[in-house]
Amino acid sequence: MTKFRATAACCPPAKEQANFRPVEGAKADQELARLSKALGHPARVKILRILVRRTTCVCGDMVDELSLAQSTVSQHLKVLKDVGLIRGDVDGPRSCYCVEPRTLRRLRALLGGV
Amino acid sequence: MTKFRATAACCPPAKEQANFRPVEGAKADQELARLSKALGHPARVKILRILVRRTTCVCGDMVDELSLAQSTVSQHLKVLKDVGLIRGDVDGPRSCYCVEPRTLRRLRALLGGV
DNA sequence: GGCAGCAATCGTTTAATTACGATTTAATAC
DNA sequence: GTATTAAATCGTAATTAAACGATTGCTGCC
Repeated sequence: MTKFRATAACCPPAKEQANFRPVEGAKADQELARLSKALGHPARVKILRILVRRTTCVCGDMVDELSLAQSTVSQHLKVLKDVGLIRGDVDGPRSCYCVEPRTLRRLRALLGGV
Repeated sequence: MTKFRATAACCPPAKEQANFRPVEGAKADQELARLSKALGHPARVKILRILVRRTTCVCGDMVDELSLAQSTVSQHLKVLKDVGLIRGDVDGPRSCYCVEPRTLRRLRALLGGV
């Protein structure tokens, strides 16, 4: 069972700001491919979905939700984090993750620009 | 240079029809992951973009646009075709590809449902 | 200080992707 | 018929991804 409780909400609301980067061209292709690839695994889709659903940040009890080893989940989290789709803050002894809504929006915009 | 000309437009306009499959749940995760993965390479993003841009179908002269070997391009086309993002009709000696707008819309819907 | 819990990292194995050249298949042109 | 062109498929090498168990690194409790 969990022994350490979350002490504070991580993930302060990101400042809204428009994104003016282009949605087509070689750079955009790279970017869209990179983001898509990160979503290219059902476990990572599920992780993202879980994080979007809760306003408060969820910690690594995602291991319970996904039936995967802890190290594997950690690896998937890293993939999502590396492309900026999620953010992770250390909150005491646990790690606390949350979506990065701006990146998700960016992905939608890029897909819209195809 | 090209010797064989396209004789007819392939890709008849697909019949519009709403898609009522769910945008969340395990099945949707699989589906979104599958489609995202197919888009997870810049060459395939570019292919899709090229096909979306032209109303008339383009054939394998994509080999010229992408700087990749013919066999590699053919492989990428297959990946996109396998997930239903594009369609390929044989048109005389050449192959003619086009987007499958329904699948693209489905991808956008799935991403919207995250 | 030492102990316990959570999560990242390491090391390894297996599987899938990517890329290419070479070959095969299919269709037109002569 | 044969030659030519387009594109798929085959075979292969190199890279990357996915999964796990084991280890390490922190943090907070006693």
